[in-house]
Amino acid sequence: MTTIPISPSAMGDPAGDLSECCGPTPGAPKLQSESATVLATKFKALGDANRLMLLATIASGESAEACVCDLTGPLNLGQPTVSHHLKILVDAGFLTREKRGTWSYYSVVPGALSALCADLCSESVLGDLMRTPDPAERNA
Amino acid sequence: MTTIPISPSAMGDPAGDLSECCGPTPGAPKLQSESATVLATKFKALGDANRLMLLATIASGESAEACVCDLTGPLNLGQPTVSHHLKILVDAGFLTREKRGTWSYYSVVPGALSALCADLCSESVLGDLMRTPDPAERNA
DNA sequence: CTTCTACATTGACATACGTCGATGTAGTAA
DNA sequence: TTACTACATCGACGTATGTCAATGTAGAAG
Repeated sequence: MTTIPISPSAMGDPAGDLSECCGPTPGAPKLQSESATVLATKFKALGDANRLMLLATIASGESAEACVCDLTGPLNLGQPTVSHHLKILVDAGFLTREKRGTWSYYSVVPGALSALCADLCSESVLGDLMRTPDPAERNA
Repeated sequence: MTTIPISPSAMGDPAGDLSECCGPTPGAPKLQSESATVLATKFKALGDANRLMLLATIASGESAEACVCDLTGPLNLGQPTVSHHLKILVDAGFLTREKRGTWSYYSVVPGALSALCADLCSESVLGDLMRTPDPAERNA
């Protein structure tokens, strides 16, 4: 690796007066990269229109469960593709799989999405993004 | 295109007794693909650890704004990469850009994330996934 | 046993994504 | 003007992602 980060606070600026760009100097990111990776994985699982429709379709059932053959038709996707997306949603914690006989029934994990929102609210500084229901509050 | 969807309800099953797989028959997905695409775009913008840390870093400033040179150092990313991620976050509606002099100051859009969660709650059937105690008292 | 069904997994492909170096574009300062 | 700074954009590269045809696996029915 020959990547040398720019490191603005370590550049020997010839004149100390014009380097006023960085004022408060946030420094190291408050959100640890480990937590960010976990969060990003969940968001990435939701970052596909077909997966969102899979979630919606499964949740639309009265028992909030569906097998694969229920999902290939409405989404107009092949069976391997649906299985792939379902696996991603299961790995992300949004769905659970239960085999009954020959069929695999997928059901939604009740608090998964709200927990994700709660994580977004509580994850250190990102919580500041969540308050202020209307954009007319923070004058400070 | 030679893709022929399996169409479970249209398969001529030789015996009508073992095709009990599809019970409630969710049918067409309740979440329209248009809304799903918009939602997926926003989730996709959040589906990267570096972009989440960019959001957190910007929000950590007392004025909730930062210029690019503030962000290349802490995230250990090149300046073009940071600009690219910031553009994605701006396009998704999570950040705004304001040019003051030579610098571009990025600030968070106050209600963007909570609006995304609200969309998740209200988007047709996906709201059933959210009915857990905490974060929103969304009355009808 | 064999055969069928429902689903998972594999392999392959095209596309999208993340990253960086190089270059372009404003703005500031002399 | 020239020179420098902060940032955006372009081009390229490697990798990840979405999709499907083909194949594998496990249960049910005969």
